[in-house]
Amino acid sequence: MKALDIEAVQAFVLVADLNSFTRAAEAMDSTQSAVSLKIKRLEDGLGRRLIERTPRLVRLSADGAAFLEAARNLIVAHQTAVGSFAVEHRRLTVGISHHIVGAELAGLLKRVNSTDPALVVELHIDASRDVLEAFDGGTLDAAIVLRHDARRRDGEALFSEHFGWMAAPDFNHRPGEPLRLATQAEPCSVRAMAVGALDAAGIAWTEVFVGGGLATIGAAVSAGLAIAALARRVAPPDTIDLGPRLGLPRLPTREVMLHSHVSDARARSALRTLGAAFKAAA
Amino acid sequence: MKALDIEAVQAFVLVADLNSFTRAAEAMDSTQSAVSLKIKRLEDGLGRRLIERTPRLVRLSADGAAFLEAARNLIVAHQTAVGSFAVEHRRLTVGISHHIVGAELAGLLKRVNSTDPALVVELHIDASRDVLEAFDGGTLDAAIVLRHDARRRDGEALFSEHFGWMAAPDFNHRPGEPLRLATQAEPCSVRAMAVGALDAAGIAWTEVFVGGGLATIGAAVSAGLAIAALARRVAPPDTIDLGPRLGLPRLPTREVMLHSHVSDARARSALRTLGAAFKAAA
DNA sequence: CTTGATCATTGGAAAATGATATGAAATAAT
DNA sequence: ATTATTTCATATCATTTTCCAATGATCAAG
Repeated sequence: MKALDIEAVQAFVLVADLNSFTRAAEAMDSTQSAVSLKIKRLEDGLGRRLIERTPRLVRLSADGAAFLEAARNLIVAHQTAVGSFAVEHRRLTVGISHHIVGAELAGLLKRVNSTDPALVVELHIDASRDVLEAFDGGTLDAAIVLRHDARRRDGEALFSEHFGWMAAPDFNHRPGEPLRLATQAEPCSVRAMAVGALDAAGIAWTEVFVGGGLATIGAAVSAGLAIAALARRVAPPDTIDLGPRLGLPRLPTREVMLHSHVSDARARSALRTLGAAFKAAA
Repeated sequence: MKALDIEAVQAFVLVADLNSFTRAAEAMDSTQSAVSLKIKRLEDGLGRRLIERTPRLVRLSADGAAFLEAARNLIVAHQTAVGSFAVEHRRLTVGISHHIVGAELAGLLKRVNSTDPALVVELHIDASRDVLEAFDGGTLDAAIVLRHDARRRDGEALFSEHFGWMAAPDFNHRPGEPLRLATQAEPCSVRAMAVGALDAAGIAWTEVFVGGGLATIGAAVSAGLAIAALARRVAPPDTIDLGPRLGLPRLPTREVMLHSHVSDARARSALRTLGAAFKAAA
């Protein structure tokens, strides 16, 4: 009976979570082929197929689902063992722009935590600009924000965020009246983008709701109170993009950037996991 | 941060338990040099010395002791993961001659169990002859007994058992009177060996205690009631070998043999662990 | 002083590993 | 339809890792 390869088990758990070999490879700072081989060897060693996969679909097999819990426990035990000599808990301070944080955040955090239980992740949700300021000021180890300034060269693009004019399906806009808008409080780059687009198109608007975070704006939009420029990914599920129907200007697609000046290998690995998880959720 | 090698961690735990690289190697069906290298790599990876070792002494360092618990947990998690698909619990039925079972048995069993939690070990303690009969009859998967018949070619010698005429230090033998003997019930090869040696030397004897297992004989001997031919390894600590002082015949040294017809790899591994643990305790 | 037991080390052979490039399959876009 | 794209599988080959066998070193016991 051969011993399991911890990295292979880690790869399996990541693939199960991310439903993608490629993402799992990114999270492990490895390559897709390596992950593919590792999983294959793991399966051969166990004599079971753990993951059903085609280029289009990746999902657990029944055996894989049965193995997953033990696999997670093994990874936790491994991380604990590795962390036996960590005198103090490492801390990773990450700022995230509130435009891109949706309901999936809890799951992502849990995932990062299970990858490295000894690492404390401290999250700050704030406006893009404040997050970037704190990052440049050294308060934050990493920042995940919308690309703000095309000239800025640092950072890595995680994925593209698509914005829409999200509103309840029965949102009623009477032509002639100014568009009833829900926005985040200033300073907010998405707000600037939205009103800029409206002004350029010569469309009148009025702010009827200034929210304090995504949840409040989402509630206002869901309730049919207003329309808002939101990332589709994080908009409430009972809203739709009314932009085309109302003849509103197209909102640009913007990239989500990961900035970091993390030196520690473990923190870097956790960041990779977070980034990959974001991508998979997108 | 590199992933730990499960086999290396297993080697570490075994070395910690057996206080010997060589024994640990036997238990893993590996070589001493492989264990030495694995431990070295493990230490390099963790950046700590886990085991203080000289050719004369093997013991945990402070860091090693701190790491041990996490290491054990990791091994258990690993075995659980590996055993995820074991439909039924494997069972290993072992017979052990009661001459060679001392107080250390509980510890040995625990050790075997932690090496493979999914394996049920069923122990039968009985007279050598009965154990061997059951083994030959197929009732037992393995048998650990004193070498009984030099012609028998199967089995592996674990170590040599040294017998002595064990008695309480104040045991009083009046010359002229027959030697007061405590023995196991028939059939018992050690009893046969003892009375055979006495008869050959022309020493009169009488059975004053016929025990049912080592514990009862040990108690009789400890109490000064009688003298008994016992393996030194398992004799009560408050007894000594009175053979030389009383001019009794030397008892032969006999090898402890491990017989098995186990095909299953996991059961075989558990047997190796048990054998190595016996050796280390000897 | 020799012997025996034990752990460390070395040198070369074997095995495992993984990155690159390519293939295959399935879908989406034109 | 055809092309492009995405994604997982695989072949090749170079690198790294691992292990065994032999030897060395150390120390205690006879």
